Amino acid sequence: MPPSGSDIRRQFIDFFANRCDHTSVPSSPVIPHDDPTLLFTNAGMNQFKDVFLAQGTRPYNRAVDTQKCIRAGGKHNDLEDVGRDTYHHTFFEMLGNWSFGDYFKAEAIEWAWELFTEVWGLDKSRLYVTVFEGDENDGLDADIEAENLWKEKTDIDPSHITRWGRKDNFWEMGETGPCGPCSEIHYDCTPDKSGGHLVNLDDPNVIELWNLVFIQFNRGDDGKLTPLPNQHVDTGMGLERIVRVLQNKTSNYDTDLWTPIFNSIQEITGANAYQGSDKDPIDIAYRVIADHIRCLTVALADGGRPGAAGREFVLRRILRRAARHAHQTLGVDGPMLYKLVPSIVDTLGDTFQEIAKYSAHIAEVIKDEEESFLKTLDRGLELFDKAVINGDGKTIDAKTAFTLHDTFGFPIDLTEVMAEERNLVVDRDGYEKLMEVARETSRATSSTDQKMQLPPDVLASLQTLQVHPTKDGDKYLRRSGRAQIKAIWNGRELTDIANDLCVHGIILDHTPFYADAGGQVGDTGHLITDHHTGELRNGGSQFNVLETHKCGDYVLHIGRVVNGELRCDDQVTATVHNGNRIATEANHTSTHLLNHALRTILGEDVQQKGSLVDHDKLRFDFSHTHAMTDEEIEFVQQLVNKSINADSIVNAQEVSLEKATEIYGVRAVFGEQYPDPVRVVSIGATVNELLKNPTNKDWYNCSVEFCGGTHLPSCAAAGQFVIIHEQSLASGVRRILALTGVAAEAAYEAGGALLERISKASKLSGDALLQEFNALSQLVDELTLSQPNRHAAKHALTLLHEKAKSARKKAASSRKDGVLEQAKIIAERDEVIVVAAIDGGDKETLLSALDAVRSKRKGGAVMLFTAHKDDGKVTIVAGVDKQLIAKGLKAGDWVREAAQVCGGGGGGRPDTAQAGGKDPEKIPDAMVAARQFAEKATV
RNA sequence: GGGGCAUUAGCUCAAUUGGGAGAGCGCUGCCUUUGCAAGGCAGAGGUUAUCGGUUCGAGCCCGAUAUGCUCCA
Repeated sequence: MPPSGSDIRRQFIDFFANRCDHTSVPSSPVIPHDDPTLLFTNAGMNQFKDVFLAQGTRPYNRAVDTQKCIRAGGKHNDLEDVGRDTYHHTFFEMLGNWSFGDYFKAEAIEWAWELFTEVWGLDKSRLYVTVFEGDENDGLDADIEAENLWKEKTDIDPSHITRWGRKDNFWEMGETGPCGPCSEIHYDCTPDKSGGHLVNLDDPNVIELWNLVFIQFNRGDDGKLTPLPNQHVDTGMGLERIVRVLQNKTSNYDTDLWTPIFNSIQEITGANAYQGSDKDPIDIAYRVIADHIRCLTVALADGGRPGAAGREFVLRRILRRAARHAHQTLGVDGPMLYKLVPSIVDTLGDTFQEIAKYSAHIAEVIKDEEESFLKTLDRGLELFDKAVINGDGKTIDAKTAFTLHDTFGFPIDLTEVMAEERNLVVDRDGYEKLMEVARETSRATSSTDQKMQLPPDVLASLQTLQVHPTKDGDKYLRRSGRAQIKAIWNGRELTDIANDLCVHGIILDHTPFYADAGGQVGDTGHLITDHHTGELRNGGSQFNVLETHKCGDYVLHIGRVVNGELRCDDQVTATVHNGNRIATEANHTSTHLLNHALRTILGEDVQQKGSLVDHDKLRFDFSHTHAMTDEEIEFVQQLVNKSINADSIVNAQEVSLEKATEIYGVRAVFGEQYPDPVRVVSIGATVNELLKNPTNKDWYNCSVEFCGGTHLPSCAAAGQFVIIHEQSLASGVRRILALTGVAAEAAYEAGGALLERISKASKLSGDALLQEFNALSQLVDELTLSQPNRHAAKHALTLLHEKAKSARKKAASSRKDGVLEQAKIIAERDEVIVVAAIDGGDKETLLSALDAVRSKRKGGAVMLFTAHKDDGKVTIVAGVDKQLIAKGLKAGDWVREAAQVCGGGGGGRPDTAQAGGKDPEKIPDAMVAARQFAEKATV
């Protein structure tokens, strides 16, 4: 009975902890929270990087661990190899023992050999060792020291020691920094032990098991190596590989680290059992799915999530690759990957308890993401298949690849994998060109605003002209103030005077205007000069400010002169449009309340993704995986309105970034760079209160944000808050549109009134009901209502619809009865060619009447007319039996002939045709013409 | 902010150059069967997302809107 994967992991750690006096330390998370340069933790040394850089220390100098690693999407990317071979993984465990300035080569080599040969009893004749051969450019000799230690300290066959160059046996952390030679132990799995010559050749049968890195140099900025005062040991052994060897398998996937996952896949999908073939699509799917779900589960447990950019996008791609295999290769209909999470908990949950702890959340996130991709997957696959059939047999065209990406969310690498399965390649160049075009148009059209901007050279000349940055501290305080004009920009150049109707930008020495920033629009208002200009008698010159933007450190007041003229150095009174400003502040303050309420109702996954605040609405984008229910929206509205009704105080203060970040529950936009000191806006407690005890968990109940915008002094002025829309913006991102103040009240009242009217309408019947239903259906779409109200109204309307439908049906069926009654009488006529008019028919009933007549008058030709009273139109239908068609009377021709008389046209098949006209008075003439035409044709 | 795609019965989807909106599953009733599984027969169920335009005639063509999905910025 070979040891299990868990046994092997434990034996490794126990060996170093007990036999060699190492401290056993936990794995760091795979999502590196403090290293933005790194996509995922991809090596055991990541968590000790600071020690090697001499920037940090640990309370121990020998450590042993198993590190969770993900290699996908970054510099080390094994994603492309997963599935097609038997030993690459996106997620794997790296077993390692570490010396921080403690033991060095001798102990590392001796212990490695002891563990391999004595504890685990590996066959010595299968073990090969590599050492560094030296490098002239770096002035380094071969690592004779390590080579000799292997010979002295172990009983390895000396012919199994080989020397290799920098690529294989010299380890560097980056361009500069700690580095050193390494020594690797390889294992020959070939049945006849013939693999010695395959070392380092990427052969699946001769694999590297353990890398011992001896960090002894530092590479400086000049590229030169200097010996380190403290020498370190960093070793890494892939758990999956050593388990494969110790369990005597030919593939990592045949070990007990994987078989439970495979069993689970088989159970859930009902697919054929895993056979271990390299090429079989089903076996590839098993490996891809098992690998990817393992990776995702681990990443999600450490706080990762699928998304649109960076490491989040890598996780999304991994999930979509797996989902596509599950759906296409294994034929599973609904989401299924999430059902595999328990099998990951079974295999890894004991070692990494965060996986077990968060398994429910992980499964939910995976299921959501699967469901959203499944919505486009089928149609994307269909498009792909078409491209294969219509293609040239060698490539997938760029347009298809682009559409798959743009419309159906197939990452390009997924399309490439699918192409490769069919021995095709994707026209990647063409795809990139299309992407570039899309990006260009997106960029070009997104700035159609043509905001007036100061070009860099103008900003520079302003500085040389000694125009100081605009002081805008007053924007929070007063809404008007005295100022001096320092510069005037006419869109092309700096001038001294603004006196025409062109749009100008005015720079003042200081200003109460708020410039567009942080999602809050810039102020509007006016500037009025002190002096009388020219022949104007009443007051000073006036300049209306339509927008306010910040350019560099200058605040640009953009607008037009409406009276007189403005000159540089003029003294002006700058007045902000109070109504707009207050309405905007109400919306901004409500945005903070909304942000906070969303977190309270929906949970921690709500992160702000964008925000727009102007005087008539507020818009808030946030991460959330599903649509909010009406109930959730109601709760959020209630919470916000509660703060408004309580008239909570809004307080703002600048605080050092370090202190501000300590406040419990503070909301900051992820990835945003904040200034230091940062402005903290809090609602429900003053900033001073927060700072007295920043870690108090009560602050979670207050809205606390980093924000440079302007706000109400207290909440009551917002009046009321109503959410009018909640919709999807992008995958995993929702958008809320909301109103405050008068607009919110109007929406609220309109909702109540509409619902009442609908409930009254349910008492109506017949035509009145139909009419009211139509009016109400239109109203629901036209009115500005809160989203829950709109939904409630729509729901009530569908119930009303049921009633209206039966009324309409009754009318229709009685009309139809009347028409058929007439048809019966017409059918009694003893004619071969029947031409008749019917009252009160429409196209449907006329066709039924036609059938009725024809069934009685077999072998004949029938044409029926009806006039519509309401719109003054004519409908004609005609049917001709086979015998007469053979004689040359085709229904299509016939009916067209008749319709032309009534001012219309028509057509159809030889046996049945429809036509229409606009001239009911001509029906008698048309009937005559039709009869003549038919008689002539059938002679 | 700018694109792309989708929307037809409760569900999954069809519908030839624009010419009488269908299928499967599900539902209801009846029949067959001792009962079940199942089978047979019949039936109900549609504002083809909404509004407008073109046309004699629109599920289909055009334009807006709504909702959902998706990508770019």
